[in-house]
Amino acid sequence: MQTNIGYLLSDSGRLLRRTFDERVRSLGLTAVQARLLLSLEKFPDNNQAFYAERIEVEPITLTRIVDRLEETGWVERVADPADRRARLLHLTDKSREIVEPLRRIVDGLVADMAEGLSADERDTLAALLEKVSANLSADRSMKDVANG
Amino acid sequence: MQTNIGYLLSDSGRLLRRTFDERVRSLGLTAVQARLLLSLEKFPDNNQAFYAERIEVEPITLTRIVDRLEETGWVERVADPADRRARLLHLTDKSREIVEPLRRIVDGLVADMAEGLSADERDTLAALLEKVSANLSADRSMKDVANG
DNA sequence: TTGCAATAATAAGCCCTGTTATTATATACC
DNA sequence: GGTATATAATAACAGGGCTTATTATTGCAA
Repeated sequence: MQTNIGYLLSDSGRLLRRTFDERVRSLGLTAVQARLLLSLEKFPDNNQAFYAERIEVEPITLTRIVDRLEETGWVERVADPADRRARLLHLTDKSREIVEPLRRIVDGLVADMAEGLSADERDTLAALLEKVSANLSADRSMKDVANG
Repeated sequence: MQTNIGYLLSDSGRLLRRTFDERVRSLGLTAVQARLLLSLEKFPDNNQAFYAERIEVEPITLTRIVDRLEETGWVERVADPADRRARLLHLTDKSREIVEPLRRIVDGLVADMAEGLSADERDTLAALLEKVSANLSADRSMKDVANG
């Protein structure tokens, strides 16, 4: 087959990410910044390590994302009264206003990508992707065991 | 639904890319470097603009990828006799040896990700992903029209 | 033939990401 | 109480990506 399943998944995933990136850019955000803000709204008042885990980046990466968001007033770091090592993250008034438009972008994107697919087809796609994810995750955790 | 189709596609795509990256790293290559070498072998003797298009990065990005690959002797730039602006890219003896292992990695990865899926399920997944890709591509080209 | 738009490659500047290492603090165990 | 281990955040360094702008060169068109 010309376009195999691996390239297809890789390409459609990239296409989705790129489209998301373009759309949130209209709000002045990058993709990962948008993901962090959504996560901040859904699970408020946690430390940076928590959000790094949520949005699946390394802690150091999150540090720099937060650096930039703090500079431009989208989030604030607050000392954790219970752990002097940690900083809790908070939305600001500025960013609280943007969460709603952000969610509309997410919903719109999912609607657009799945246009023309029946409910059954969506379910099938979801199930197959879950299976693929499980296969790939299994590989990775096997490797973790081998290394540690 | 908890895990919607957008997150699933995004996650499985990222997982696939990350796994690919880890496996080719065993050959001393990054993911995008590996993709370029495979492309170089399949469509030899073209200029940088051509390969940028093939692996879907901007020309400036390809420039720097080639910078690093040239430094470590994986590719070489050759002046194009027909166009003094352009440089053609060539595999080297060193990189020609690695194309075969690289292809085995690609095949192995696709096999692993699709493990446990029947032939029918693979076809279904491919068809649905093609549909999703088409939807997303349509959105992007619409935007291009609007902007240009 | 001149003059201008398109093309090939690259530079500068920014953001995202990871690996490895460091500092400060917390916690668990002896 | 004191030591060892783990955790939170960050720094340094490197690869990769994009947007915008610049320099050569090409090719078409007046």
